Amino acid sequence: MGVSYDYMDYNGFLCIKNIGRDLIDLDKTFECGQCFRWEKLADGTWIGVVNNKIFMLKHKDINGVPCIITNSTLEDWKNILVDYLDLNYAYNISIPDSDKFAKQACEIGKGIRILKQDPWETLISFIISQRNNIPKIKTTISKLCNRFGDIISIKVNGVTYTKNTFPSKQCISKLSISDLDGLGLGYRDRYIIEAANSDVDVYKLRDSKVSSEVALNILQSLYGVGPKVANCVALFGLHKLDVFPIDVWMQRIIDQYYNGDIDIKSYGSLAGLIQQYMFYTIRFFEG
DNA sequence: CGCCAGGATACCC
DNA sequence: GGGTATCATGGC
Repeated sequence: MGVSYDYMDYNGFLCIKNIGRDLIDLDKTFECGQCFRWEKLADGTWIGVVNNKIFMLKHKDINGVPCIITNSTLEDWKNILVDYLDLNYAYNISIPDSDKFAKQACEIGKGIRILKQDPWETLISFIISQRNNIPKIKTTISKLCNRFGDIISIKVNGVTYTKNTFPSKQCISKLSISDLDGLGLGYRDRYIIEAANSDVDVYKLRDSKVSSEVALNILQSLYGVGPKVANCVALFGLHKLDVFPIDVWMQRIIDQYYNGDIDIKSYGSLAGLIQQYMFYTIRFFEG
């Protein structure tokens, strides 16, 4: 069940060997709509913040062997990134042959990993996402981090890269609504303030191992968090892979390919992954 | 310019 | 229970 990796040095960087795009496709994983803060540099390197540290990841074929090059130490790769990228195991999906759209989506979306994102960042990010488009969501979250997050930087090959951490719950709990003016949050500003002052602790919720149903109910007790946002937080922040967020794009799929009635239970414990394959398919291949 | 966006809420019947 | 007006903002 467990996946092991081989390593080597590549010009002073950690190189993970034999890790191809079928297992993890960085472009699909970071562009599929589950996260909003990873950035692709001109040379194809992805740069992002995990556990308040800056990490860089890049696909590179070396002598025909698919590899990933990273600035991470081996220790951080094993302790942080493997978990964050959900690389401890391979996804084992079974779709009925009759479900042609889902089977096609699994092929198109192959390589997407469901990230184990920070639950608090995920909650606020998807509160912001409601009734917004993806470019706007990214801009707004970036402004929020730039105003209230801590500045962190790394130096790689003589070049300094600077990012901001995502502002913590404690940080935002000290703010008032007017402190959020100018970020483009619109009516969602008070939802964020309320969440920061709520007793709901999404970290404890993640670690408590409660059922998805219970987690969804607790998340929806937050003001401004309805079924869709709760499902996204559960999937991307609590790693509840059986939930199935339905937004306007997924509803179009359901109406167009499933006559308005989809059998989510037929997708089993990886329904959320299949949902993400479908979302990626309609947003980036047919949309 | 108008339409739409990874929706939720309050209020109606 | 189900249907709908309203909610800010900006990308396109």
